[in-house]
Amino acid sequence: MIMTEDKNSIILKDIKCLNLALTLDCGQAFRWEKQKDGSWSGAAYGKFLNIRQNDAGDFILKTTAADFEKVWKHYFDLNRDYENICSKLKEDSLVSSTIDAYYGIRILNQDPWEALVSFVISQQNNIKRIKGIIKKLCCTYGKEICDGWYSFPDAETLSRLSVSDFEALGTGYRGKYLKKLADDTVSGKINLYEIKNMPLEQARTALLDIYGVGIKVANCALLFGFRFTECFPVDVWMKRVLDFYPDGLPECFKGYEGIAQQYLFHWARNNLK
DNA sequence: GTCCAGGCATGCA
DNA sequence: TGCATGCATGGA
Repeated sequence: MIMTEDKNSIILKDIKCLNLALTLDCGQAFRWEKQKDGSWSGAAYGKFLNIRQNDAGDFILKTTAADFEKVWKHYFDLNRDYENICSKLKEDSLVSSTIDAYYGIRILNQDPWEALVSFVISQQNNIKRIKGIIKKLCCTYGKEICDGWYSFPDAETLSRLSVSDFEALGTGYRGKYLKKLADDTVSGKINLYEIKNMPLEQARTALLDIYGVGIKVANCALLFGFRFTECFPVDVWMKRVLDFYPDGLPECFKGYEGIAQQYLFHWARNNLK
């Protein structure tokens, strides 16, 4: 990766394995929107970003070098060797063909709080609705960080809402989960910073202890918000995929089950049922 | 009208 | 430990 600064933007050359549409719109993050010019706009960690890829394959990020170093380099996990990981995963024939078809999916490093709240909302829900609910949540209770773009509201802010305030966003029966999650985070009963520093099994146990968080939501939060790439969330789509692995997951997934999972998830949504 | 979606809590055996 | 059931909402 080579980073150069331009006026109001930075340019990244020589980035391997990053397809913006596949990565930003594959159901791991819910706040990215494709713009009319083909670029993508979104927000994370309280910062707005617009990103696009030019004809030469370089990425143009409308941000400062400081914010790139502080937020986006880690968010896009640019120090991880995805080429190497993908070639290992391709020892499995199904994943091999899905990586060929959808090369460039990365697992983003999202903020733990945002990931956890988002995946509590996601349960028994579809991606289009999830995005709508989260957009409304941010626009109503986030801070404006750039015209029309809002931060993801913090626990303090959300703890001031009532269950019916959450329900008014369209969260349905998940409103009571969100209310308690926000309250318990503010009180310190839930400490995501501590969980982030725990080993996997301990972190998973802590998440499963949260009202409204089961194994699927816990694994999504761990994979997308807590950097545990070995987590393998199984939802209704992945249950269909598992029929192709009657003997369990292949050895070549080891350590990167979550990355294999995201390719298979995308494949399943496009090809099964 | 029915079925479904990045499921979970609850009750019961 | 495992299984059945109810749950909000909106699009297909």
